[in-house]
Amino acid sequence: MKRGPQRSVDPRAVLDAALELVDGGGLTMRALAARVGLTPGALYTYFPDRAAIMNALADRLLAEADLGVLEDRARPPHQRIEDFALTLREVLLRHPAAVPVILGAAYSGPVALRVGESMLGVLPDPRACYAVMVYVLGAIALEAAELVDSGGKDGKDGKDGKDGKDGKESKESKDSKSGKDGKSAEARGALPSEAERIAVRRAALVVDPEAFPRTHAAADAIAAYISTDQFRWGLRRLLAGL
Amino acid sequence: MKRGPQRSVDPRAVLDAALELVDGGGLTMRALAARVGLTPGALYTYFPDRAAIMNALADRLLAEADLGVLEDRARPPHQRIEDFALTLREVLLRHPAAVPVILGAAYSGPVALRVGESMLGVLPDPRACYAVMVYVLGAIALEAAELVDSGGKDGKDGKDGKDGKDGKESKESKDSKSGKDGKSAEARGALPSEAERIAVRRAALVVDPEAFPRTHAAADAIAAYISTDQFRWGLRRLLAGL
DNA sequence: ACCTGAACACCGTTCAAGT
DNA sequence: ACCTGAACACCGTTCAAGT
Repeated sequence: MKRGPQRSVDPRAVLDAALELVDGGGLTMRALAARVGLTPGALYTYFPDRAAIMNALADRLLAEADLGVLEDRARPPHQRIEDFALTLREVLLRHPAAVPVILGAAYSGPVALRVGESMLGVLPDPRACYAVMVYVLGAIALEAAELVDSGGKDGKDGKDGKDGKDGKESKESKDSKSGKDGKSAEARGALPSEAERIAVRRAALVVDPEAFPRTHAAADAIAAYISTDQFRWGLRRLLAGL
Repeated sequence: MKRGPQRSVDPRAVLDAALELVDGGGLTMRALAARVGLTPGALYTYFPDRAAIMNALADRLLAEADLGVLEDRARPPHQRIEDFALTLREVLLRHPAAVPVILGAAYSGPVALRVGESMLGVLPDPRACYAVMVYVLGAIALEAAELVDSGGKDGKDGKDGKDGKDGKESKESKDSKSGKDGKSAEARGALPSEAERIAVRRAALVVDPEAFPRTHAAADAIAAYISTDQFRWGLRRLLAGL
């Protein structure tokens, strides 16, 4: 009972490849076509345009978070929210480059509707629901933004420095682009552990103690902004206030 | 005591033009160069790359929010937070297309440092500070995302239709690009009022009452997610929990 | 130092033509 | 219906050459 697929590739395989490319730092119609063995133009038989692919991707990622925990009547309400938020964060932080799209599609997608409906089941006040969504998505977005331009290979943004004083800026680290097969983006693997990322943030956090005394004093806590503990702490505070 | 500017345009004017282009839906090195009367290549004398322009823009916008209210010892602490958050939201929602960049530059910029230092002055616990930042930036990001792809003129996404059946597609509505003055993008003006935007959201919120009973019942409140009242309500709840 | 002109290496999208 | 090949109208960035 196959629904008459006379296409040469499964649409879901296209989405799989697209997600890999997004994770790799650059989704391109041309690269995507090459990945699935098609011509760029043929992709427009599968999706109307690039934005449609991104939206489909956002919905798929949202669907990966376990809605079950949100509806598990065995746990106390606030725990259900917290558990779901933690799994959502985990899923999305595995694909940080896709997070901005999710922010944009937060309301619209079909899965987003289901999540909203479930949340209203545990938090009946819609204002409270939205406050939680704002906190959860805001925290994820902030963390993802940091992951994407520090851990993200060579996407398209400027690298580490911010003024070109050092001198050496071109000619290097630019060779991995010209190939047509585009298989070079698989050295990604596991991103650094939370402890490592906090340590890196701590080391980078050098401020003038005269000009920024409080920031200087709080440097350890600030470095740990991206921690799971901080995420949970803030969420619990918010839930306590609702 | 001019600092020896032998450039033909003020760097701040370049940033002004860049902001206008971002607001208009599409910042392009070529368009920016044309706006300020330069060649694309000449821009690289002012900024190392496009990302640097975006970061400078983010910092400038952050600086527009009134830091004074955050340090006004006359008001109670939570009020200072709330007032600052409201002005920041107002500033950023005037430039929704620039908001994603601000999410990315939230930690790094010099102005961001100052904001953080001031916030620690009123909310001494850094975890509380970050929770507030997460909520405020998250809410702004969610609202901006909706503004940018519903109100955003004709940036680079498909226009109204999505299939080119009408026939007439080239040759027209494309004349405003080749000119060198590029003044065509000033029909922007005032975006719709909050009440109007809520009404539009409410009208678009049609869900199956059987499948999504709670969403259906809460439709009015959901449409008002983007309201200043909702923003303030959630912020107050969070502050209450801290 | 700043700028131009021209190029390089890309993009997303469209479309006649084939099957 | 699906796909190819080729084109169109763009991109950001670099760089020799001029001043």
